[in-house]
Amino acid sequence: MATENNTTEEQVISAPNFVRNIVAEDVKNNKNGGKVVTRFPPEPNGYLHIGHAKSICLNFGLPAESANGKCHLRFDDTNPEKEDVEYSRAIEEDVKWLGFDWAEDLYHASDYFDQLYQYAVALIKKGKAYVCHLSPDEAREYRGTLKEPGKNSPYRDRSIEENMQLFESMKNGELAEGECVLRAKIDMSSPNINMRDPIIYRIRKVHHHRTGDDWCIYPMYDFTHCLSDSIEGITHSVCTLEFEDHRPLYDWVLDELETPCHPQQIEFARLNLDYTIMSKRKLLELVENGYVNGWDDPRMPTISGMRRRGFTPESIRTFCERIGVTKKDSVIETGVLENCIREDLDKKAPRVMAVLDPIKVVIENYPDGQEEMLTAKNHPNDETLGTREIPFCKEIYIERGDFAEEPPKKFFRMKPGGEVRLRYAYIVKCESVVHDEQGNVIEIRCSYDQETRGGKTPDGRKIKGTIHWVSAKHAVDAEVRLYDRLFNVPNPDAGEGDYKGNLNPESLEIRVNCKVEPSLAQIDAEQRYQFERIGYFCHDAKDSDEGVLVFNRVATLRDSWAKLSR
RNA sequence: UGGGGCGUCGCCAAGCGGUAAGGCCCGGGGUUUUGAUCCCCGUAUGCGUAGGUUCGAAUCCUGCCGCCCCAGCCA
Repeated sequence: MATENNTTEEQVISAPNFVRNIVAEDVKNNKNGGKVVTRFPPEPNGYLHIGHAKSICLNFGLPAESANGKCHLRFDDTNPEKEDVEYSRAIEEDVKWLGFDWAEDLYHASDYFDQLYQYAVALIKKGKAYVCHLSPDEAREYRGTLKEPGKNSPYRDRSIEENMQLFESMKNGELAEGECVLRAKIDMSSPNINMRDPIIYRIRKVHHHRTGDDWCIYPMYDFTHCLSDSIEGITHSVCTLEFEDHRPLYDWVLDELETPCHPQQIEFARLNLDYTIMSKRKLLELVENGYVNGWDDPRMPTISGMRRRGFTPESIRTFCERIGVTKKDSVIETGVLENCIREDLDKKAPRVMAVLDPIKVVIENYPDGQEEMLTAKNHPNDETLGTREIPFCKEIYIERGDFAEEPPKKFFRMKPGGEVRLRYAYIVKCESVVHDEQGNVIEIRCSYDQETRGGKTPDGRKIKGTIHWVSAKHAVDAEVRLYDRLFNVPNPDAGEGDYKGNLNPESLEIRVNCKVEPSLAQIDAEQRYQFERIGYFCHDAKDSDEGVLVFNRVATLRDSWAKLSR
């Protein structure tokens, strides 16, 4: 029997990738009792971007595909100087919006500060950690270089008792910030710099957004992350490539200490998108210096920016699935992302008519004062979206670009003496053109064919062009924001010079005199539409107000005419 | 001779010894009241490169070349 799943269930195509393969193999071998526990570990020091979305989809997707799995959301909040609850709030919102659920499993590395301290003490007692009084400059010298081994710190052989005492003093705030640190005792001549007695605790007499003033020493990432993973029973700790060099340290800490479990760290290549940047630091700079209007500026590659721009969670998930997961550095073309949102919105977005650059058309033989309602489909291929009535009268607006006094070859929009179909309305013929003193077209005069109501041609005549329009009398004013790429070079970080020099000055174009059909006068916040023949647009709830309608362009429609006429 | 990674179509990416999937882009055609969508068709004798092993190699071995990451008391 045919199952209804065939028609109702969305096909989630999960292509194999090396991380999935590892996890699947582990489940098959009943490693970790067949459990799959991952975590998404953001530092609350900025907003999430599309690169994080890749990690989120991977980390939440892996356990979702297994019978016995879950993904934790864990804030990696070990550096209070840069972190803030505002970021935590935004991160939670973004993860949820993307469609993922950590259920009960929301944690903070700071939840483990006590345990982490105890682990550090255990390391000292084992003779595997020591308090080092080298200054930052000295420490750098002792560390050696990429090619030369480092030298042992003169404090390396302090007694366990002395280290215990000193570490205690550090914790009690008796020592000054920067005066000393706690280091793991590993190997100063290791070819892997991360193993040259890495710092695991530093003194920072600053307020932590969660633990307040409880601590004046804070653990470093390498010490914190592996232990947090272990404490939470993580089975697969998936991170990006730059941590590959840290894996020996991740494993060292867990091997030296008695911990609940030893998760497997797996590294994958982070996402790069052309014509944008993915560095949190730089994104923060754009926000702080006003190059963009906040983290949720629709031009930003942030989740909140993309949400405001009008991207759907589904389209972002599709994108993350489509680009794959490998260890190869790559740069994805923005076109792939655009295609994902077009695909999704083509299916879902109701169609509507809007004129972004209006020019008036007067239909001379249409009776003065007459009005009529015409029926328009809300979706050309999906009847379930229904129809709506749109008003028509003697004066309408059409797109300035849909008229050409001197039409190029194959131009089948409105031109002098030519016929064109007004979508869902009538076939009209351009009779004359009105100019101003400068010769600009300020009005177009047409005649209409009464027999073609609804755009039909009872005589079977073929009309190549169909253009959109809005009744001048009934039109609603709107502001429409057209976005282009934030940077005008594929890799803004490449080459000499500051990346900000590559900012695209035309990334935002505001159209204030747009005319949209009256059905848009009352709509839901953040509703997405297709403006027929133009593109996909999203209502901007933040800047719209009583009497002010603002739309953001999500993406244009494909335009083979533009391509042809180039 | 510092260490760690990576190199399959313009951009991604499957493949893991049996004779190069797929997506995006691109080109051609069809349907269409969106020059949209949709639907066909086309696009690597080739897998960084040079050798070797094998009946057979993108897949195994060796050398070479190229690219990325690491010297924060950041994550």
